[in-house]
Amino acid sequence: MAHSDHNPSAVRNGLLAALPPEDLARLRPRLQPVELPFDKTLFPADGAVEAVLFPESGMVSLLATLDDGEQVEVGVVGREGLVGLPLVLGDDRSLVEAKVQQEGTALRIGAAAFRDEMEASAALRGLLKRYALAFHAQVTLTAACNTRHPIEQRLARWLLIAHDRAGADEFPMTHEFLSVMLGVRRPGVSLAAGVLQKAGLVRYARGRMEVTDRPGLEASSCECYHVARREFARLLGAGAAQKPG
Amino acid sequence: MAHSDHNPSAVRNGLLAALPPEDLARLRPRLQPVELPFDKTLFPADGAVEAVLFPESGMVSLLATLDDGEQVEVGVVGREGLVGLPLVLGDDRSLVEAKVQQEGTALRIGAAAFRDEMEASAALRGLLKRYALAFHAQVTLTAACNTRHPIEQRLARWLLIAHDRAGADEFPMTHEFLSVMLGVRRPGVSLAAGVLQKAGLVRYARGRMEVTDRPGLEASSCECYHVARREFARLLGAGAAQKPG
DNA sequence: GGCGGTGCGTTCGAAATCGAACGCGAAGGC
DNA sequence: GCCTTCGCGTTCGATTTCGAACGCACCGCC
Repeated sequence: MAHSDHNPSAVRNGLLAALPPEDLARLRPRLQPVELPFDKTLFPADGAVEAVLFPESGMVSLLATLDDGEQVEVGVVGREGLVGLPLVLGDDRSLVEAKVQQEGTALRIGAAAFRDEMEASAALRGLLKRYALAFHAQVTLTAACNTRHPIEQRLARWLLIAHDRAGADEFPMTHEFLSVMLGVRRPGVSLAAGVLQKAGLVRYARGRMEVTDRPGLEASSCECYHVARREFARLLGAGAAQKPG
Repeated sequence: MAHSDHNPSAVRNGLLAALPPEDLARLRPRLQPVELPFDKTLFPADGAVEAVLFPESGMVSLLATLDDGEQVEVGVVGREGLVGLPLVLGDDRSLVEAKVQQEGTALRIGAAAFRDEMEASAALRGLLKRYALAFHAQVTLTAACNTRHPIEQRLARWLLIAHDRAGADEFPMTHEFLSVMLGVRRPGVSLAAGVLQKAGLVRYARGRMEVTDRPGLEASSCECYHVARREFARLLGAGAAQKPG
């Protein structure tokens, strides 16, 4: 990614980068660059999905809303994927909310145009079906992980995921956000984060998190992180699998 | 379903029933009836998926295996769906294990033949993409549900799901199995099940569970059951959505 | 330079769940 | 009819997590 920063026309989204040149060339004119401002809701829970977004940077969370109004993170999308999976699978509504957790940019294509492109390109269809499967695997692992793994391991996992998306060792991340992502109380995060910090794996202050020992953090995480990453690599190729978490 | 029992040629699988007659007619000769014996592993975790199964009765669990070897239920398939989602999305391996939890029968089609049929039928492709989305929603809800809901509500939810698949008020179901499905200890199930029994909602003994107050059980369940069911109905139509849970 | 909001450390009692064990009774095999 | 196995009730202490609260330090704002 380092050299692509100097070339504004380079493809920074992993899925787009995995497309054959001719398919990408056809798709490209219909993609519009958009900002992903922090905390923006891209589409609400139970709402319409009007476009597909291919993030080039930043991080988007998918949040399920429960009966009591509480939200739980069920998946994450960065530049390895896309936001708007229902459109890939022939629907135009989403059960979950999509919300920007790290600011960034994305390439946007409206629902109708996207449908056209899906019909026109077998490569696009094949790629996005595999992405749907990889994302499904991520959610599946999250379901198991949330059930069986203690807070500290899950925290390490999400920090790795966020670290991958951030493109830097330091990135904005409050305990409050992490508590929603993990589906636990905020003090639970503070406790677990304190352990990781004392172990020298991370450092944090006032909404900024810094990963200081990535290998150590990986060792502290449950295997769910690595399994999901391996699955992405298998399905989308080593090239497309840009640290999916 | 009552009258179709008398007609062996009737379509009892919800997905197949939702196909246009001509698409079903083409698919049908390639479907072979198979048994789903209790406890059989249809495909192992991390193993190859050699066929798609359309259950006509019974219940199949999808289980994620964690690092410690423990398994957690992440999804369920009955006659409303299919087993072998990776083949629908262009892959031939599965991260999760598929295991029969209630015996039954299914219609089977090999991977290669299934691929042919997918290419030949736009209706089949559209239907199964929507099923993939509905199943994805089920797993998503399970992830949130496992994180935030207490055992008793989750137990009620799984009993409703099992009740739907069983086609009878009484069906085989041990606490041991339920503990795996919920990802909790077995005594936790015994405790929660005892509460439901004392409340007059269920009755059980030696591996047989009987639902005695379905509306009461629905009231005791978290909303995840109803949300998933609604999502199935929305995506697959009221006809196809045969009590998906 | 005061002031309010935010992010975080910390505490506490209560509740849920764990993890392991023991016993009992019914079902099924011999 | 005996015996093993299985399914379940139950107990116990330990651990985790909850849920709510308080206080403090830092930042941005005026």
